[in-house]
Amino acid sequence: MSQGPSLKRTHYCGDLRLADRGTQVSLNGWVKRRRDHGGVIFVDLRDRTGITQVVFDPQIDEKSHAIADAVRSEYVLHVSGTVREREPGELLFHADAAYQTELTDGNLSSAFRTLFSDADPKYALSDDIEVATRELGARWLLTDLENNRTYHIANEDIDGENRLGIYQGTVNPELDTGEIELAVDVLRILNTAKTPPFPVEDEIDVAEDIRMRYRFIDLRRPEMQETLAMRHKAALAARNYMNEQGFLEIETPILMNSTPEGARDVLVPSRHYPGRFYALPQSPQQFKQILMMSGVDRYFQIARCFRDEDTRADRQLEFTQLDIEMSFAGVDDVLDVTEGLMKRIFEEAGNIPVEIPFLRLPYHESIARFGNDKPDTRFGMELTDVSDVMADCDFQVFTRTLETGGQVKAIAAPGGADFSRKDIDDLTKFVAIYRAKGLAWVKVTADGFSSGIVKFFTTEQLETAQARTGAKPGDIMFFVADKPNIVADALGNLRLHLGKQLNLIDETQYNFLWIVDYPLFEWKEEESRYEPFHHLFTGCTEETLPLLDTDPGNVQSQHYDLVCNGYEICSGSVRIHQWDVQQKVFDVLEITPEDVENRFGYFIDALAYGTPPHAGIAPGLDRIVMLMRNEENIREVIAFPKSQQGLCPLTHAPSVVADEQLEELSIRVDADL
RNA sequence: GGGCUCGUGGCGCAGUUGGUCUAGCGCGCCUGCCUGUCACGCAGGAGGUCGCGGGUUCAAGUCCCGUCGGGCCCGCCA
Repeated sequence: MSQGPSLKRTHYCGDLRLADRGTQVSLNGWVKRRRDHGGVIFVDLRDRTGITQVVFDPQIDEKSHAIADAVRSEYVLHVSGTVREREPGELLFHADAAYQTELTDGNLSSAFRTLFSDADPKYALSDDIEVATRELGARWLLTDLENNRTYHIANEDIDGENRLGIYQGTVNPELDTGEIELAVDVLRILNTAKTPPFPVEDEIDVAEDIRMRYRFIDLRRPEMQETLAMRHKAALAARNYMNEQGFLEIETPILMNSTPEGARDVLVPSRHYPGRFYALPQSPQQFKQILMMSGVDRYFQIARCFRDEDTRADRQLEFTQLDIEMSFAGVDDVLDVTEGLMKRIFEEAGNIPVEIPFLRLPYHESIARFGNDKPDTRFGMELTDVSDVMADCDFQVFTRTLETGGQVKAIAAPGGADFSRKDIDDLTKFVAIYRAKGLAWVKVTADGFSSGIVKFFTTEQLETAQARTGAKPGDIMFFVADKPNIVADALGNLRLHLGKQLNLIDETQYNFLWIVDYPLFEWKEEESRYEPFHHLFTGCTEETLPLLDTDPGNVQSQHYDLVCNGYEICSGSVRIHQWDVQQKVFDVLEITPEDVENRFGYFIDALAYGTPPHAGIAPGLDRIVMLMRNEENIREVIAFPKSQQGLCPLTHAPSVVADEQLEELSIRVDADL
């Protein structure tokens, strides 16, 4: 077998700097763009680190120049040559040598500046000027950052007179490698490429399905490479941190038992046991608890999780959790470790400073103030209850709702007094999504209150509402009257909607906070029974433990969520470690002993063999990276995400399988294919 | 399960009340010219039957029904 020529590179495309000038280097990369000037050809060569301009000049190497003629976008090249400083371009004008001192202190006089604009108005200098000394007292590089131009300035001897020659610069201030270029003497086209369906660069305006179909091209784009790298760094930081904290990384099965609770399982048929199925883990919940029972003490895993539910912008069918569990630990222990982990990840991978400890907000307070348990606290506009004042107003929409156990709450939108009829109609439609029957509003103006419904209220009632919402003249107050959960949903989402619309959110901020003191159970009206608020194994506080027998609705769990900028990024709890407590939870949930035995028999059994108190948490890696990258879509931070309908746009999974495969699995498909 | 929305050359879009639409624009692509560009420039050129199916009509990219695909959301997501 013959061995091909060397593919070895000496540098990556983002590596070379002025200090490397004169050296002989080799690069591999993709052609970002080719500019053919007839005599000389420029190619921007790209790899995951950056771009280097490579030059094909017949005077350097005729053969390379000839080959470069055929090069097109996304061709794969190997080039060798000499790194050289980008030389001065055309002479623009000469200036008095006296201006030299201005270059030295980088403070240009208006007289000197005028020379530039006189040469051509397009050379008029901005105030954003940088001067770099290339040779002491002899050569300078002047960069106009605002206009993206550079000038080479050289101290020259013209007819025995000392003058400054001002040349058009060829340095590209937008490139890290912009001060150099590679003069190529060896070019090998390693592969050709069809014209890509979209350009490989940032800020492209292309439909997402096109990007997904050609994900291998999309991922070449610098911002995608940056995301991939950041995700890697986040996982690495997490691994290092967890290791330092004494956690062992342990893998748990991907093929496990189906659990009917919670999300739908992704099922895998068993060949050996016809009619039986494995389930992919929704999370390694039971296994991580069993690891605690197994004396592992501290476990973590970067675990893939599967939930067969409909997707959202921040939800995928499969996603990744940093799964954590620790023995002999209570709430504070887990929160401490997690805070350290978040700080480490955000600072190391995202270069985002994080202040710890994080605030802790009780669940009920979060619902009351923000309408949900994942508040975006980067802006105000908090919900406020005005039920008490509105109880005796003349607005029947409010009073009737209050009489039937409902609630009236309000928020104030800054500047909302300018909202048009249509603006408000749109917002009314918006809250209708959350089943709110209407949206009452009152504008606060310099002359008082303004609205069609002002007549139903006393001035005092509206003034109280104004005081509580903090509305100022020029603002608008919105009211929703309904059942508490609808009020919370509608106003909580309206708050977010307006926060975005009115630009109230500081995108540079990262507001972490814990949501704590969740209830253990939720009463399901329709089925008139309790359901776990989170899952079956969540423990409760010692104080409310007795209520398991008497008043399950008021049992307080030891669950906690970590929220950042309106996203739930971690979720966890202290677990039940006592057999009898676990049994009581099953009782409250009316799970029969038979069911318990069938579904959790092994688990209950294990609990009885000396289970240490333990607690855990599971930070969502995808959402963390999403936050660090300031993305609003989870697909942007997953290399190969699925579409909303669960299709892989690249491989077209899921696919039809051969009849023989189905036969082996004893599966008959009841669907038109 | 449901609501909203998008689908026109490779990409991004325009296409009024159905009638010079014999489907237009920008980018990209191809050919030629050009030795300092970096969104190079100049000249010329190719390329789409309007997601798919059916219907209304003298006439459909345009109206109606269905369907497929993408997206956002409600439900769902312990």
